[in-house]
Amino acid sequence: MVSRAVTQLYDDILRPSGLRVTQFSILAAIARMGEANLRQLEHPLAIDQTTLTRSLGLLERSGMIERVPHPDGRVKAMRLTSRGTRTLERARPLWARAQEKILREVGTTAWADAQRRLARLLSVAVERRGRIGGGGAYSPRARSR
Amino acid sequence: MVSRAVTQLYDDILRPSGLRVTQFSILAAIARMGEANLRQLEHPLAIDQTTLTRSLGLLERSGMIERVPHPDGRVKAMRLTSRGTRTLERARPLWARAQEKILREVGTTAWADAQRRLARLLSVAVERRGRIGGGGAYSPRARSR
DNA sequence: GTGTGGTATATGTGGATGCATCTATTACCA
DNA sequence: TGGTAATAGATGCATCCACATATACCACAC
Repeated sequence: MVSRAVTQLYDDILRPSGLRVTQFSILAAIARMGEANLRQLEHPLAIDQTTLTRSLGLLERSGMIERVPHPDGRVKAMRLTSRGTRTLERARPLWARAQEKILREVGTTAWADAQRRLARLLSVAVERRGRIGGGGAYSPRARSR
Repeated sequence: MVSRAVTQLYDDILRPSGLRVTQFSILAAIARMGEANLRQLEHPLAIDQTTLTRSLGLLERSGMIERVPHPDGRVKAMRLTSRGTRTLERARPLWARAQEKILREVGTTAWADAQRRLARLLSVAVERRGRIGGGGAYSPRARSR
């Protein structure tokens, strides 16, 4: 419930920029890294690779990012276009406003604290899955092939 | 990012029950209320009415809930079937396990605190939109009709 | 009875999400 | 050098999500 509400608050405030919060975070991550491929984005953003494939496709079609040639033919490295950079910079203050709104409501220290702890939780959660071959009783998958 | 991770943790743990966390929360809400229609679920769950329409349709098709006759022909009142009740009860301990995992990681008081504050944020966020006719500089919509 | 406005829900559209699985390409080793 | 394993992405599918808008139904005035 909270996750829906918070996501929506971000999307709502970002609307004038034309970006969804997901797209914003992808653009920001690529900008930070200079250029990036799917694998590099998957963990820091905690977005599934298959979702990234489509989101990057979307951003590419809308001219925000472009492909960078890469020696390894499998790798799809992307970087911002000038249009993407402009859009991102226009969106940053909006994002900051949403952030500020949440901080005001939740309290700065509580937020920082929660963020730190949740980051840890996230790493636990991600490890639980991942290629480590799932543990324990459930682990539904087994890859026939 | 956190929202994706937490949602997924819940979904992951709930998987054996066949319910997504959204479906679980809808079933639990209906169970709590005895029976409910879309409007009654929209605010407490912070799920958009259009999403609820389809989610309820899904739960209905899978035999978890059933329609209750209602004098007002517009109202789609729903209640749990016995199958829905069984499924929900089987899912509860799983949900509790996810909850406990998060609590352990985030800390009980911090969690309660965050929850209370985020609930307030949520009400603020919802009011901002809602039929109140949006305030402030943006308010992109205007409903032509 | 009929029009009118309001309320409850449904539908069209487009993106976001993740699982299972597939394809393409590279790496590695006999 | 040939074959196989490993890796990077892409695709099919089902759900979730919300905005804009349409439809169904009700109540009330006339």
